Amino acid sequence: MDAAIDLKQMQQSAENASQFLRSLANRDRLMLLCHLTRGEACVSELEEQSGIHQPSLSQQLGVLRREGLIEPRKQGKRVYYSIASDNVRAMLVQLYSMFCSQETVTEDD
Amino acid sequence: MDAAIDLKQMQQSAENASQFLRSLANRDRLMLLCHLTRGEACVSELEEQSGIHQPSLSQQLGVLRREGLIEPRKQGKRVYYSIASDNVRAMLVQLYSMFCSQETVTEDD
DNA sequence: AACATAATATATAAATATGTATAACGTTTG
DNA sequence: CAAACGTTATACATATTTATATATTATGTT
Repeated sequence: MDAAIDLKQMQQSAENASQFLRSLANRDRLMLLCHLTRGEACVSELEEQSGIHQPSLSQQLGVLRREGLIEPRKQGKRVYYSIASDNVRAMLVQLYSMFCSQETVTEDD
Repeated sequence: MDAAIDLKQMQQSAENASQFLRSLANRDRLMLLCHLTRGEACVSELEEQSGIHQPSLSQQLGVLRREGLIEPRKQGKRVYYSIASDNVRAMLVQLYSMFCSQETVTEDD
């Protein structure tokens, strides 16, 4: 039954990986994470940089927070978010090289 | 307007990246890709290995094909699929190291 | 303490996208 | 033509996204 056990384990790993990918697989969340690679930022800063409306922003941050991709640090009225793991950072580096390097750029205005 | 152009470009890159991630962000598709890292395979082989019903399988393969992650090669009645780009391979390697290495394994039966 | 304001979070509902099962449809080969 | 291998269409269920409204928490003022 080794093969069956392996299959189960593979399925579990694939399930975990796909959940991680789903948390990343959104334009706005990617942009937020991208901003956060430069260091922590509070919600209102992120709102200004990204142009996302505050409630939507808070919801996307909530997704990333619950999935453990970012971490909050509360200071007074403000909440500062930062990237929570090297896995996330590694993935962002990978994506950057695939989609944000010169070869990939398409000008159209 | 440099910042605005950059924002637009960032949004476009993020959109592309998120679309790529969405194609990956599914347990079954990940497992199929994982099998394909060992070399090309035809649909019925994939069906056997994955336990996914054939029409569902064909639809998932369709997603991967249309997004350019895999490539078909027809031979007689059979269609052999293979991984289409190094980007995909790189991403799978990354995911493997995150979710399929020893540290990540959790036994429970 | 009572109230106002600022920063962020949550709830809800409508719109859209994704997943999945079943049935029907093409192709290739014998 | 029939059998084998895949694909596409349809219908339905579920998940994700997005907007609007409302709640929470901290701070400042009187």
